[in-house]
Amino acid sequence: MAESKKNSSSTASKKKPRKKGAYHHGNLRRALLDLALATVEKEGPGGVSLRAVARLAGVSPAAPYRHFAGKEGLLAAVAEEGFRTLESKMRAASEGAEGLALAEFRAIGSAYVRFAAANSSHFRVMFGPDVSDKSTHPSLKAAADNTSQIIADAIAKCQRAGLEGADASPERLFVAAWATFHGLATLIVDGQLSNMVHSDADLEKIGNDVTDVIYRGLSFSGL
Amino acid sequence: MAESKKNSSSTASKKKPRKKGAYHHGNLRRALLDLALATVEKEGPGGVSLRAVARLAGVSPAAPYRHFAGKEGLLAAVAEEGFRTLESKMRAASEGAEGLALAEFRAIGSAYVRFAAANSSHFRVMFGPDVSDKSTHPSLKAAADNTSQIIADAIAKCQRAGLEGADASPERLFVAAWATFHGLATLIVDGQLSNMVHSDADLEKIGNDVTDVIYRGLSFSGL
DNA sequence: TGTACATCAGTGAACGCGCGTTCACTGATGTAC
DNA sequence: TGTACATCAGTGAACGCGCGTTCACTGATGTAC
Repeated sequence: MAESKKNSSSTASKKKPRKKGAYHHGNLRRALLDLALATVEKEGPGGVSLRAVARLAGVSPAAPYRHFAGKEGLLAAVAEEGFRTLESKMRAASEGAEGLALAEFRAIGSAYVRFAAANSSHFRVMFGPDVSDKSTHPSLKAAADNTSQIIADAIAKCQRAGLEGADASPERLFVAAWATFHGLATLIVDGQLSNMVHSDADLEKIGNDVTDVIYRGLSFSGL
Repeated sequence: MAESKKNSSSTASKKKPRKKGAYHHGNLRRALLDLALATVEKEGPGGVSLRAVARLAGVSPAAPYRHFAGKEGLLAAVAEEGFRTLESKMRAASEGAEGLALAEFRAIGSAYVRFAAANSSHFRVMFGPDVSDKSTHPSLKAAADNTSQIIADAIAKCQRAGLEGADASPERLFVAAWATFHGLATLIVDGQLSNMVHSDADLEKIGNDVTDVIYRGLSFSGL
């Protein structure tokens, strides 16, 4: 459930090795993103302050303004990064299903839930109220739209595969599916299942259970 | 989707009519709760400040301390009120189903989603990160537990009614069901379905769709 | 290879602000006699 | 019915704090010649 730290210093030193304590940080942008995520993990998205993040990075309060348009810019960048990661995970999962519509759908849902569990800080910023007005951040909006399009596409594919029925509009199926994935993800991220999920295996199992229910619900509901 | 204001002044004047501009407010506690809810509606739970709420109530910054143990106490009270309301709505819905296990389950899910849409501010505080540590607020914890117990009971009843199967534990069904209800509720409250839900009728329809999917998914999944 | 210089990423002090909470206090209320 | 008094719900000033953002600045970097 913890946010991984894969990006922080390795990426920084890959391009240009720099001395410690140098005037220039080397990769302040990435460091600020990582520290923001760490703060979200500890205190929630509301606990993020630009000054505190700068302090943690060992940098003056004004330094972040070289990389982000203020506090909301930082959070928007975190959210955007999250959407991009989620998108690529879902695409990968979808491709692993070898073109079978329902299997694809299942894989996508499972990836969504796994992403939330493994990147809970990203997830909370992505869907939290702190960058709610996505229209002020066009590239964030685009990333979010791309992501939800994947689910919509998977549903449409199921329908094309001959599973559609009388009163089933793609939108309504989309909502049903998304609500389920998102609901489970939210419960996990908020720790409300902590008494039921103790290991990654438990997580996988619950994810599969829930995906199965919605999967069968869709298959049998006359679609 | 707006929070109702049924409580504010009518309740205040019911017990004891008081002059306007009186030194004593009359029902400051209720007024503070309502103003907190109004603030949540406008700016989200993070936007609530004790001073601002007091200001809106026309009262000094210290006055709220007569009624709540600080800011978190106010938010905890809001959350608790929400859980109590939700609980009673779900009970009422459940009783309307005349004892039929699956119908009861369906009614409860629908009530959950309708509550979220009609009381979005309560909902956001109830499940937001601002009063996350429920253990410091025992009566809040109790109210929350009572509420989720209703869903668990409904599931258990479905199982007793002969719908259980090989590998279906009550916990896992509970999670699947709750995730779905909660997911839809969350999407609605966060306004992420605003392009699909334009009226109460739409809302009702989507709620039923989703409940149907999970309902059939549970019935047919070999339980 | 050496040097002048433009560019860039940082500094650190300062601004005004609203916040949560505390304190000693005072005005209103209602009850006991 | 009238009055003394305890209780309660407010006041308003003050505290220390951390915040987001701005500003003129300076040290490091890398490129053109």
